[in-house]
Amino acid sequence: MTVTLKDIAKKLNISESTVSRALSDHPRISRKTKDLVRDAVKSMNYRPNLIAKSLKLKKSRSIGLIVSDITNPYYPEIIKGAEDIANKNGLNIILCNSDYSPKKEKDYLNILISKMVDGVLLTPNGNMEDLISFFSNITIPYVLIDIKPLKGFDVNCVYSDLEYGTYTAAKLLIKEGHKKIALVNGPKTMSPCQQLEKGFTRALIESGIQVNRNLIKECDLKTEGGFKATSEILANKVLPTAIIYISDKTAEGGYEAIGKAGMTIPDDFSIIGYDDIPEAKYFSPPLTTISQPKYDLGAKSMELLIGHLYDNKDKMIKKIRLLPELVIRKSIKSLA
Amino acid sequence: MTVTLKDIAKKLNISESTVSRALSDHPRISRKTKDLVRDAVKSMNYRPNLIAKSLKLKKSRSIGLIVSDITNPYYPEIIKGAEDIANKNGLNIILCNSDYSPKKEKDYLNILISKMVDGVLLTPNGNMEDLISFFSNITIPYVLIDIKPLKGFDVNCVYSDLEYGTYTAAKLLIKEGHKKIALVNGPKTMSPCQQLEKGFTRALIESGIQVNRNLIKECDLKTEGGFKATSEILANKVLPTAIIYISDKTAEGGYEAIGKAGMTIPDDFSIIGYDDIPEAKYFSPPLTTISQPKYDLGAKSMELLIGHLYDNKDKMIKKIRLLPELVIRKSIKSLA
DNA sequence: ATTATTAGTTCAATCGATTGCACTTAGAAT
DNA sequence: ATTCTAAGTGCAATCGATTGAACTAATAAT
Repeated sequence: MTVTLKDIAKKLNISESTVSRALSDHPRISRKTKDLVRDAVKSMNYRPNLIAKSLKLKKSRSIGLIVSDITNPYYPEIIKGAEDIANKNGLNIILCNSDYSPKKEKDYLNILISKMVDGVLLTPNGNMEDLISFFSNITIPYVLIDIKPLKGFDVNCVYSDLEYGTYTAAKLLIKEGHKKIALVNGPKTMSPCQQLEKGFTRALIESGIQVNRNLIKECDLKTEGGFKATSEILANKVLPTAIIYISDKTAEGGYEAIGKAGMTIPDDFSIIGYDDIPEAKYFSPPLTTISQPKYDLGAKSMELLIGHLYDNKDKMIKKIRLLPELVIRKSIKSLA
Repeated sequence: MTVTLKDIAKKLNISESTVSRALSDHPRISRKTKDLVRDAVKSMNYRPNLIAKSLKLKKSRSIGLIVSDITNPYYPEIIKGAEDIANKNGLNIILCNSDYSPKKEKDYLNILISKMVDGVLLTPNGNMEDLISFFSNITIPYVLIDIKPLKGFDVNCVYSDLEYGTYTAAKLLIKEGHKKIALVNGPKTMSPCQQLEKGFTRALIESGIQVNRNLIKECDLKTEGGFKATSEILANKVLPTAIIYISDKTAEGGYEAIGKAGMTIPDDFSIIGYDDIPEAKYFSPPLTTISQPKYDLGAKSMELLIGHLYDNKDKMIKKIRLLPELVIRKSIKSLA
């Protein structure tokens, strides 16, 4: 049925090993034999069996990629970045969707290992300690994507510096003359949210502006959360002139609350979101927001992994920091 | 390093074959032995090597999925649908991005075959004859996604009935009292565009409305194309009261052209798009559009493939038709 | 007591490719 | 003529799991 090395060897009356060596351009095989083999490969429509090769070499040239939710517009760009780099290096990606479930994440990890992937890229969910201890029981190179590395854990990771995002956002607003700036953050128990607040307050303090705790609200991460938090802010005696949101989704809620209160953006409030979801530019007015370096998160993490796998570079644990970028649209106004 | 069947056999002083059979719950292995094996598997942290298994069984339980562009919001839902079904059946997906290139498509196909995938799902690009002849040289089950099947080719496919989309869209407009309806279509050389027009004219004719060729425009598939075609329509002596677009992107161009001409939606024109991209609901006014059954395209095609692969169902070529669905928002007005 | 039966297990070949080592042959060196 | 060298190729083991056929031992049937 399928053509194997053996068939070619038989046809040319040489041994399998010679065919194999001819195909990998071994120096001890004569030009003539190599040509014969090449021709036979073509005419017989031979395709190497990479499964057999993987078994023998203990390298599959496949990389596992586990993402939390492919339908979240956040991830496809990451996948694309990883895929492009993999492709350039002759690697394939086995894609898995963890649905944010740490259990599914581990299940997939087990399968991937059984399928002999050479390494794994992963956007982690749930408890980091669990994950790291899971990895400590197996020996497979891995890189974590998009998490602020926990202190004390030596893991390869590529992350977006969330703090930097809110820092530059606040800085921009200050430059434009804003002094009363509010932050709509997520639950403070979440480590990323702590980062966000840190960047925010650092910018204020650096500019000599006092941090007003009344202007920092927690909310849950959906649109309604943003609506509620914003309504609370609007009920304050002193109103801010600008609001930074933890995500574009919550900013959307902010738009609604402000509209409902009969005020307008950016005249009454300047707004900055986070994420740059595709819809953001269709908000009315189009939302100024902090864009995550999604493509690079995927691309750089794959590069890091490949470096550890196949290259002879130093294999030190690396934590790669990427920077979010401000995308300026129409939702902020200069007071200067 | 890694634990194999052999290691377990050695430890328990039984043969590899017994271990293997115990693991697959073979009836001729005693309860006692099975228990011993299970315990050893746990304590030794054994993971089956699926690569070796694949080689022996000539079944990898991996499915290749080649999509045109993962960053196009059209595809992630398809992938998700396919992934969910695969997951339910203990299958993994090897994801490839063809970048709309028929060459890359074929390259990936070759690699996937070499990696012994059990079957392939594919959103085809370029010439169908080429693709089908490529497949005729290899023997791997495959299902095509999202293409109106060419007559004369016997291929498994799951497609969205484009014609039905424009048909229902036109029907709706007619029901709402519209009689002069324009269609902004893509290049008529493309088979999908022919389908679209067919559904459109069928709806009109069925309702006794004469088809006015001046109200059918071709454009290229980007926003600017929609802008240009709409401008042409607006230059007509008799203006339509409604316009159907081949895609939301081109409808976006229509919004711009109409706005520039000082007219409004839906008061001057009722608009229907096609695709339901995430942005559509943020258009102003939110766009009524024809939504593709994306998740089902992925899910059904995976089901079809699996049926052909592992089940003992009949293996007749099947063409599965899915129906797009109207998502009604604010861009149409009733004249009745 | 002898043979048949069956449960439980082992043997050995196999999937397709790779690779260290051994071998052959031809020409070069002595 | 004999030995040495090197080019070119083949042998056979190996990666880890599966499976038909054969084998052993214990029990049942005659």
